[in-house]
Amino acid sequence: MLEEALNEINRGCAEIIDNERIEKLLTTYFDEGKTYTVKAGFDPTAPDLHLGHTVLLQKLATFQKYGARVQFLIGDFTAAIGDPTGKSATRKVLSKDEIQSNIKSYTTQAFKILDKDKTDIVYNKDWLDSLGTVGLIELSSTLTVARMLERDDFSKRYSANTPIAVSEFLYPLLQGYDSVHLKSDVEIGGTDQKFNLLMGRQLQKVYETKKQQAVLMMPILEGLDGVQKMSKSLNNYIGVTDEANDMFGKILSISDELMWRYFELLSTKSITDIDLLKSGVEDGSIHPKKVKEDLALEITARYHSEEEAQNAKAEFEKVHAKSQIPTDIDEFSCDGEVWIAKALVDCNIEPSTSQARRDIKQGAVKINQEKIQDMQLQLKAGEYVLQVGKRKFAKLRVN
RNA sequence: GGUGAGAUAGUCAAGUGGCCAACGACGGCAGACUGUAAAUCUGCUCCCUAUGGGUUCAGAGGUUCGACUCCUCUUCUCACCA
Repeated sequence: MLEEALNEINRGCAEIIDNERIEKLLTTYFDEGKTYTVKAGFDPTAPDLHLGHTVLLQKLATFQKYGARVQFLIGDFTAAIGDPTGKSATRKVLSKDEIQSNIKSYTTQAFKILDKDKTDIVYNKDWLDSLGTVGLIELSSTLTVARMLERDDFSKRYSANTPIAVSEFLYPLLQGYDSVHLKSDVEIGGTDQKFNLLMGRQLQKVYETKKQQAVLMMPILEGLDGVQKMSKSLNNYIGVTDEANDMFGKILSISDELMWRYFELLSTKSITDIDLLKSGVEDGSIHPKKVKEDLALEITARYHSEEEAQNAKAEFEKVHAKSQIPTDIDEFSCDGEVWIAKALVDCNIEPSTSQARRDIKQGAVKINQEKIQDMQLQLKAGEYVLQVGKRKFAKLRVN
């Protein structure tokens, strides 16, 4: 039992610091039924979860299975500073209401994966607000600038002459202080969080919490492009609230190479099963597309239902293999004759009439499955199915 | 506080008075080929019913027939010195 638990927890991890601590925690849980705490921090600025986040959540769920209480930390205080990613030096400040509604949708999504009864939602504003200037200075005196600059993205930005705000130094410190306050036993996060996660250990030592948290890092899930991490701002994500059709389609559009990565981090299939598939593809006995479809089915079913996943698959076949028109497409209507370019913009499948013209010129625009060339075309009364490229559809009724 | 350098489209980055809606790279979109994969090839990539017009090169003024390019001020960044 203990061994099984340890294997499950180790599965897919990028790095574990202080694995002995985890072993001890699990041992006492199995021997004495004593629970322990696992902390994970979440940023309330992005209310929509995508599959990248679920890598962490699934790991937390595993911990819950083996006696952990999850400290689901909402970084409502630290969000105001912004984690130094270098991308968004200035963050827009969210209003209380925005944060509240973000958190709400965040947690409802998270509880699709996590056990609600074994989760404590905590807000770091609750203790960081009262830290005060003195506390903050005390906190910041525990670390040197040189040490701070060891953090990879700081040193990169520093040598690349991109600005670093002093406030950004505070982010890791405050995140670490969260661990001091919560007396966390384990903290998990992405590999990109390594510095911040270790800060928790460091500060727990300085503040003499007696015990230092174990740190478990999950790899960052690549987005659809297979290169950059999955994120909403890069628009390469699969959201857990995505429609079944979208979800299925997006998974099928990833590269074969990336598919294995998704298997490793998102599938519930065992490692041996995955290896079997892999060798099957290598010796040509299994078509890679079939394997990818199975992955897409599994994931789509998890966030929707088996039935919806099957429907999505059928729909996909229909649209792409047989190049028919999808079942559900957005409908629009307008009065009088419409110029085709304008119509495409109005139906939200082209950003501007200039772009629409270019696409028409290139033969990317179809009306009722027929390619069109005439960019002066006027649509008379009737119903049309407009299409741009392979995946943008709209139905337009001209009155 | 002082001195110097810099700010150009989604990103990086050329352009130092007209040939500039602005080289190039990446990204993105589309076409061909496919398995809506990868790789490859091709075209496009500010807006506008367009062989034309409009608005752009941090912001505000100015010089000039004409400014991304020159001058002044402002904002922001970086480096060195303190």
